[in-house]
Amino acid sequence: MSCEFQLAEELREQGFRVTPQRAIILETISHQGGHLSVQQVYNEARLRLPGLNLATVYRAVESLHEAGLVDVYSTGTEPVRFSLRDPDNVHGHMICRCCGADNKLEAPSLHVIQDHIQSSYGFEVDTHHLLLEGYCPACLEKD
Amino acid sequence: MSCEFQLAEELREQGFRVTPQRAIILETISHQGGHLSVQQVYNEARLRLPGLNLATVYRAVESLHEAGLVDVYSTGTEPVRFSLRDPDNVHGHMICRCCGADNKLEAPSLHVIQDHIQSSYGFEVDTHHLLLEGYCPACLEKD
DNA sequence: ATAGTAGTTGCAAATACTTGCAATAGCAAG
DNA sequence: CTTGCTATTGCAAGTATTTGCAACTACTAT
Repeated sequence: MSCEFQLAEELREQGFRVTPQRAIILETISHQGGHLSVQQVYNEARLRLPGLNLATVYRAVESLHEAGLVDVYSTGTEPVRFSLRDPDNVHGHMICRCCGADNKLEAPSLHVIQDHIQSSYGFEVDTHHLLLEGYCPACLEKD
Repeated sequence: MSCEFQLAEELREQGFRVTPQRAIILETISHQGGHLSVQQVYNEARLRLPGLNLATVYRAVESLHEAGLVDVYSTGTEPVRFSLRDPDNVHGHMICRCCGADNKLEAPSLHVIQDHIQSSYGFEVDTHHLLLEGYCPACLEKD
């Protein structure tokens, strides 16, 4: 049973249909690794499925995101990027508004935030998509 | 000395030029209040400055944001919205991924997060633009 | 007051993304 | 295996936002 098969099964269990488009998009994201843009996935996946439409990639990514298979993140200034969700490497991002640096936010910190918000408001923060903006140590020093 | 004059002065002190476009856009945001879209500001401001271009509104909002006069927030699914920064009402947003509800995140919680991140990473979270995504109590109950 | 130098603007074109709709095709039930 | 319901797709058009560039103008320093 391949890794892709498991992913497809997971998708089906979440109530989504497993179409060739979604399967190939999922495999592409899985094989490429890292944070991909819609265009990158589109270019790559279209080699194997020539009729593939860009709108389909956008919708597929949204579905995969809803199914919890893919993490999406957007800094607001750049095109949206996303990656296969890796349960062993949950992390957030701290983006410096000054230099644009993207620092990794480790899981323990995510849980501090999640726990605090949970106990204060009963709201469950999704730790798979946390993005904080502000100023990195280097830029703070430069002032 | 009017309120708008002070805002313009603040803009200049931040190293930005005070152009008629920026002044009118700032006044418009200030008078309208609430969370405005680029289109709303464009429509309103153009009444007073007919040649105004939409791209200029986008760039002006970005400048006003950099100058710390305007807060911007974007849920990723809707067009960007923004408002005049109000130092007496600093707050964040908790967006429910299920029902879309936008719950207010109070200042004390913002500081808990800011302090934690500051002491762990030396990164200074900008509390004026915090947006958390997750699931609200009502949707958690529905499961 | 005047001139010089960037920062800004308007325009038009490019990019990024979304949506409506008819045709297609997964999947569940028989 | 066949049928039917409905989610999903491709297409085309629409909306949202960004960018390059030449003309313009707010501010700085004379």
